[in-house]
Amino acid sequence: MTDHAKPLPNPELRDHDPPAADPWPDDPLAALPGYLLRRAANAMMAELATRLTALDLRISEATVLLLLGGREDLTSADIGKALDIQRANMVPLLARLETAGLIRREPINRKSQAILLTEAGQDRLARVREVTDRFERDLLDRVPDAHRAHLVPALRALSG
Amino acid sequence: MTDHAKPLPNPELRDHDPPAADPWPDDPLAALPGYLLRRAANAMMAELATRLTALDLRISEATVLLLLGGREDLTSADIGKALDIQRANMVPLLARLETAGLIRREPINRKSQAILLTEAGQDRLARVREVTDRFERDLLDRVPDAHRAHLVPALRALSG
DNA sequence: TGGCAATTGCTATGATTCATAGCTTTCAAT
DNA sequence: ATTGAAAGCTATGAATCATAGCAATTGCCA
Repeated sequence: MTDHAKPLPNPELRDHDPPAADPWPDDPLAALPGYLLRRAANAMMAELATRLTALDLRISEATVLLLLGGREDLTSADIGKALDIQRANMVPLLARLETAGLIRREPINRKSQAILLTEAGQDRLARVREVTDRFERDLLDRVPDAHRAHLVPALRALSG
Repeated sequence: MTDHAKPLPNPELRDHDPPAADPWPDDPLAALPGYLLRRAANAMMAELATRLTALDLRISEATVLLLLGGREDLTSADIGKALDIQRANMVPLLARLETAGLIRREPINRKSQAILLTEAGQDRLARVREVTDRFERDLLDRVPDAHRAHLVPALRALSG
C-alpha cells in the first residue's frame, strides 16, 4: 500500500554540500530506470487502489468496467485477452462483479456468453470514470512540464 | 510472466484507414498513463525476473545484493526501509540468501546484526550487475530517442 | 541511575494476486 | 462425421504482501 523507500542511513559523510540533484546520493538503485519504473507503478497503483475503495472496486474490477463501457459483445475470454488475465482468474473476478449486480451474462450460443453492464454497472462505471479521470490528471500533474508529454509514448514503447 | 494485452476484437469497422497512430483504436485503456505505467512495469519486471532465473535469484533478492554492495553496516531493518519491505517479510528473504551462502550476519550488538555479502555473494553480485546493466540498457533502448531522456525524471517524480 | 518508549528480529497468519493443469461441453472446419 | 480448438470452470500451488504479537535489547530522559 505504501511505497516510499527511504534513503539509506549514511553513517559517514553526513554533510555533502549539494543538497539538490540526487536526493539519495548513496542509493545505488535510484538511477536505475527499471527500479524506478517498478516503484512508480507500485506507488501509483496503491494510490489508485485507495481511491477506488470508495467505490468498493479493485483496480482489475474497475478496469473491466471501463473495458465493458459501450460494448455488449465481449466474452470473458475476450476481456481476459485484452487485460492479460488468465481465463481461470476471470472466474472469481466476474463472479464478484456479478454478485455486486454490476454485470450480467447474455448467452451468445450454448458455449459462449457476452458480459455486459447492468444499469447499476453503468452507474458505477460513470463513477469509475470520474475517479480514473481525476487520477490520470493528478498523475500527469506530478510529472514536470518538460517531461510530461514524453511519458505516455515512452511507456507505450515498454509495454509491448 | 507474459504481459502483452491484445487489442480488442473489433466486430464492426474492420477497415478504418489510418493504420498508424493508435495501434488499438478501440481500446479505451490505451491512452491512460496509469494503465500504461502498470503494464510497462509488469512487462519489464517479468522480463527481468526471467533473466535473473539464470542466477537463481528473484528480483527482490537481486535488489538486496545490489544494495549490499560495498556496505557492511546495514541491518535487516535498514534494508527493509530502503526497499520498502516489511520487517516480517525480510526474514524469509534473507533466510534464502543465507541458505544460498550469499550473505552472512555479523553481530553489531546484542540486538542488531549487520547483513553482509560473503565471497560467494560478491561473485553473485558481479553477475547480477551484468544482468541488470544489460537489462537497463535494453530497457532504455526500447524507448524512442526523443523520449528516452525524459523517462527517468518522469518516473522519479512519480515514485516519491 | 532508573524507567519507559522505541527498536530489533522473529513467528504466525491471512489476504491477494497469479500461473498451471485438467475437465466437460460446444463450436467449427475439413 | 470426426477432430482440433475454444469456452467456462474447478482445483491447486506459488509468490507477494500486510498485520499482529512477542521477547530481548537499546537509548533517551527525567
